[in-house]
Amino acid sequence: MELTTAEENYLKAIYHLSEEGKKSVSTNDIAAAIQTKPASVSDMLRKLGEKEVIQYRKYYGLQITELGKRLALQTIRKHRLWEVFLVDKLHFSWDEVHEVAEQLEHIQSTLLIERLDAYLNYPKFDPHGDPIPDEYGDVRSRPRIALNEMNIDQGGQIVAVKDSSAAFLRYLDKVGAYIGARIKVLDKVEFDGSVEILVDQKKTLFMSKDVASNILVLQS
Amino acid sequence: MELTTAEENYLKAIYHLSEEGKKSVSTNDIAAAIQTKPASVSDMLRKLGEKEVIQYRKYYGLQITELGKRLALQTIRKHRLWEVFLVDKLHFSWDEVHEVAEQLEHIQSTLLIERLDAYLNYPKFDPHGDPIPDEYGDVRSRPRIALNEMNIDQGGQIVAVKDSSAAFLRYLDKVGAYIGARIKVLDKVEFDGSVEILVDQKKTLFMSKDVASNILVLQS
DNA sequence: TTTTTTTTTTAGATAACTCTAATTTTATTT
DNA sequence: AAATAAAATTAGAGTTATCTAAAAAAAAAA
Repeated sequence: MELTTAEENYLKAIYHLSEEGKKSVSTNDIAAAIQTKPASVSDMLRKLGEKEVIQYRKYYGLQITELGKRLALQTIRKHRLWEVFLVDKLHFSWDEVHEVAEQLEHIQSTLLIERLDAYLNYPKFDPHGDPIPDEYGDVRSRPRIALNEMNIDQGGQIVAVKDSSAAFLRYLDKVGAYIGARIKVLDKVEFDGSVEILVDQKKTLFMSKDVASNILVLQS
Repeated sequence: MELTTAEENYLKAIYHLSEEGKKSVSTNDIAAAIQTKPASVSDMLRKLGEKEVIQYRKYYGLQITELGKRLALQTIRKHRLWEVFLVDKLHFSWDEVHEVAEQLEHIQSTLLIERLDAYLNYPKFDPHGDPIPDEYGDVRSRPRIALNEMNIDQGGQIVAVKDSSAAFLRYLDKVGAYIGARIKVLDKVEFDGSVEILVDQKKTLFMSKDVASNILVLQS
C-alpha cells in the first residue's frame, strides 16, 4: 500500500491528534494542524477511508485503523531519524531541523532508513526528546510530566517539548533550558501558575505557566 | 525562481543531453531519457521556455540558457553529493544509490547542502567518478577517454562510467573493474573492437567494445 | 422545540502533470 | 516537386491536490 506525500502528511497529523486529544478528531482540527481548509480535509478523509488507513463516516467522525497507525509511525520514525542526523551529524540546531525533516521523511527507501538508523547508532529519542518508533512501530516512551504540573522541590530531567516551533526552541536555547538538562522546581506562584526552577544545579530560571506547560520532564 | 520536481528532472535531462550530444536536443531524446511521452515533453518545454531556463521555438529546437545551466548544475550537485553520502557513510554500493539520490536531490534547503558538503569533506567526484559542481556550478573535470579508444600499452585509471545502469555497475563490480582501478591496455581486436586489459597489475580482463566504450579512463 | 450557529460536506474551478489520439510541421524519398 | 515518413505539437481527458462558495447536517442557544 502506497501513500502519496500529501496522504502521509494528513495521516501523520491525524495520528498525532488522536494521541493527544483522546476524543475524536475533527475536520477543523486537522485543517488547523495541517494549514489547509476544511473542504480539502473532507476530500482527503474520503480517500484515506477508501485506503482503509482510517475508518470514516461522514458527519460522524473518524478513527485511525491499525494499518493507519503503522504507516503513520513509519513516517514519524523517518522524520525523527532524519532530525537526529541533521543535529548530530550536520550540526543543525534543534530549531532548524523541522522544515527539512518534513521533506526528508517522504523519501521512499527502506534500505535507506535501515542504514541511517544503524549509522546513527539506533537512537531511541530525537533531538526534541521524542521517542523514535522502531521499524515495527513500537515506541518505548518514558512517563513524562509537564513542568508546570510538578511540585515544589521535585527534580527531573527535561526530555521533550510540546510546542516545537522554532521561536519556542530558540527561546529555550537562549535561557539555557535544553533537552537533557537536570532541573528542580524551587517555587510555584499559585496566582499565575508561573514557576522558578534550578537548572543544572547552578542557574535559576523564571518561567511563565505558558512556557512551563510546554516543557516535559522525566521525574526522578 | 522556483522549479517543481518535474521541472528539475526535465532540466537536468536537457542539460545532460546538451552536454554530450553537442547538436540540438530533440523532443524524442528528452522523452526517451526521462521515460515519458513526446507529448508531455512538448508541454513541459513550453513551460520551461516561459520560465526562461531554456530558449524554445516550437518545431525548431531549444537551447538551455545560462540560468537553466546554473539550476541544472545545482540539482546535479545535490544528486552527486547525496550519492557520496550514501556510499561513503551509509555503505550503499554504487549500483544502489541512483534511485534514492534521484529523490534526495529535490530536497530544498541550501543550508542542508552546505552542511552535507562540509560533512563529506568537500568531495570533488561522486562514486561513479563524475565531477561535483561547486555551489556556483563550476566543474573541474579531468580530461577522460573511453577505454576502447585507448591504444595498446597505454595505462590509466578508471574514473567514470557513461552507462550507470544498475545492471552495468553490477557487471563491473563482478569482473573487478571499479572506479579508481589502475588499468593497462594489453590488446585490442580490430575486428570487433574488443579489448584486453590488465587490472591493478594482476588481473587480466577481456571486454567487448560495448562495455569498453562505457568506461572512462584518466590517462597516465 | 424552534432558531441560530457551527461544523462538515459537496459542487464547481484551478493548477500541475500525465496520457492517447489527432493534427501540423519538418525531413526524407522517390 | 509531390508523396511519404518521421517528429513535434495540440486537443481533450484523467489524476491529485487545492481552493471558494453553497448546501447539508449536527450542535448550541433562545
